[in-house]
Amino acid sequence: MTDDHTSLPTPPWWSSPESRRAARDEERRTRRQARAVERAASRHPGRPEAPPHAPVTPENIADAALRLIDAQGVDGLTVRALAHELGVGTMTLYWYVQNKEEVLDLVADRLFAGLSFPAADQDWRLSIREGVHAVRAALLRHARAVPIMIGRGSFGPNGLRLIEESIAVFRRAGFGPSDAADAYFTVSNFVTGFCTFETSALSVRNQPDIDIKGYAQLIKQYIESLPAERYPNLQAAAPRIFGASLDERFSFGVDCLVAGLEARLAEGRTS
Amino acid sequence: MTDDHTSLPTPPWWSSPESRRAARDEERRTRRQARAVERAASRHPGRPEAPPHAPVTPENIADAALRLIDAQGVDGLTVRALAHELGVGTMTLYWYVQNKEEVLDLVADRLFAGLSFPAADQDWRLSIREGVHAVRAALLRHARAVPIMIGRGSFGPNGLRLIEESIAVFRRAGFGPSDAADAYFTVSNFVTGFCTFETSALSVRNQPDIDIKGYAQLIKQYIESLPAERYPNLQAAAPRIFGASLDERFSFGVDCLVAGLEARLAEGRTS
DNA sequence: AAGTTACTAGTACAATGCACGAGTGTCAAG
DNA sequence: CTTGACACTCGTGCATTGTACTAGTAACTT
Repeated sequence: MTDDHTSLPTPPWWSSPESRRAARDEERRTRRQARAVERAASRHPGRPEAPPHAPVTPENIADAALRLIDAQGVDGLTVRALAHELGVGTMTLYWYVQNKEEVLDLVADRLFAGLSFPAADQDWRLSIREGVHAVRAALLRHARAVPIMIGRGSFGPNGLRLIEESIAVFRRAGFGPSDAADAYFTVSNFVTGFCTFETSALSVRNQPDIDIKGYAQLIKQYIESLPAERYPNLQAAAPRIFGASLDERFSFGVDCLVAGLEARLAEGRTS
Repeated sequence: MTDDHTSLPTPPWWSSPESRRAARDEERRTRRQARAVERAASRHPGRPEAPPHAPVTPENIADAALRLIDAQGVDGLTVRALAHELGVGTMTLYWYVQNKEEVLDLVADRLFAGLSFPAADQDWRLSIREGVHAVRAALLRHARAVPIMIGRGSFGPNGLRLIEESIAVFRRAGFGPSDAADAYFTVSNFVTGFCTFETSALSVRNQPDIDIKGYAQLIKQYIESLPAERYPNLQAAAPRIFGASLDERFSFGVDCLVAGLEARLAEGRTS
């Protein structure tokens, strides 16, 4: 696994200006991350120092956090609970992480672990379609964690790799550097927007006993209870909006975007 | 103003199953909202009962909340601060609102107050373009409140009106009921996704001293500090992604979507 | 006169993020 | 062998949060 956190520089937004401990602790953290990984690797027995818990690596922190979120929702991710899940004391966590914000950043990036855009020599439209469907599947796998990733963005190793690869696909398709960037962003924004709505039942409205379809059903009933003379078009579209499969609607949007990009490519103006 | 909350039914997700007070309080609230508005209208002097504060209507609550959010970010919106801003005691607020969640719902809908999709007899592509640009402008006006609206959705009077009108535009353009619904959703998801990213500097990362461009600059520097051999395409695209105007990139996405929808319309398959 | 309604607000409580500082054991230098 | 720096752990405590509970007051109805 080459995509680890230790080989990346620290994002500038991690150091908040009001904490002067940040700089000092910063040095510690970068070193300890390397140590933690190395210690996990060289786990030779005979060392009596080995604590009973797994090493507290960024990946393990994110995975533990995701376990809590999947089970109890975003509110279930407290510092205390996370430390307990990792098998360490509450404040121990603050040795590995500057604050809770950093935990959320780790989670946001961890969502995209293992994903990659197929940059093979196939049709770029197929690559994009496959890629975004995989991204959506990954997000739905941890539906309740989606709002954490949204807005925050994932600029960790996994997120960056995904951006890199998708831009590569667009470049290979014939888009110029600028248009490739814009194309990536347009697709990305659509996907995040779609998945945000799609998972809002489980994430924002924190209702564990309801699934995505159940929430859509709830909205549909609400729409149908509205005064018909005021929202005629909305009511006519209600069965489609909140009744039909979300997969179909996602495909509609993706196809629409790809078609639009294709038209732009055909026009030849690929700055 | 016909688009008030009192003339709409109560969304089903407002009544959480574990609170049995909900049903009883529900009756109260619907009535008191009407009363509050009416009292605000018939403010004839001589009534000694008039308290020194403005009436606590849903609109005033949302506006006060938005004032706090604009000034101090999402974290600044506490129940205590909101009550103080409205000039009432802390717990008084709970007479007008079931819980903080409901305040957030009010805020989410209030963002779209005054907006409307021009359903005139002009080109539908122009209507859509104008509409989404207006929506984006409205969201940027309260950039730090955007994540509240995201995911939660706004199914209050303002949000519903916007959905209704935009679907109407698509229907008039020739889309069938199903495709019109899908078209609305695709566009909507893109816009929310875009604005989410765009405002993340001010909302998620809570940095009041930095504006949107400053945050993009920050990310750009971070990207450029990455190992070049690992992210060649990303670095080549960095000046465009995080340097250029966001207005241009928004237009790119909108144009792309409109082109894709147009292609679908031209094909004639408008179920 | 008495009760109901509409509304206000103080107190109290559990849960939260996290600052602080006092502890561990390990290892290198003196 | 001693000493002290270092890497790491964690219990206690505090300020802040949402909100349940309770006790009110003034106007209106009966």
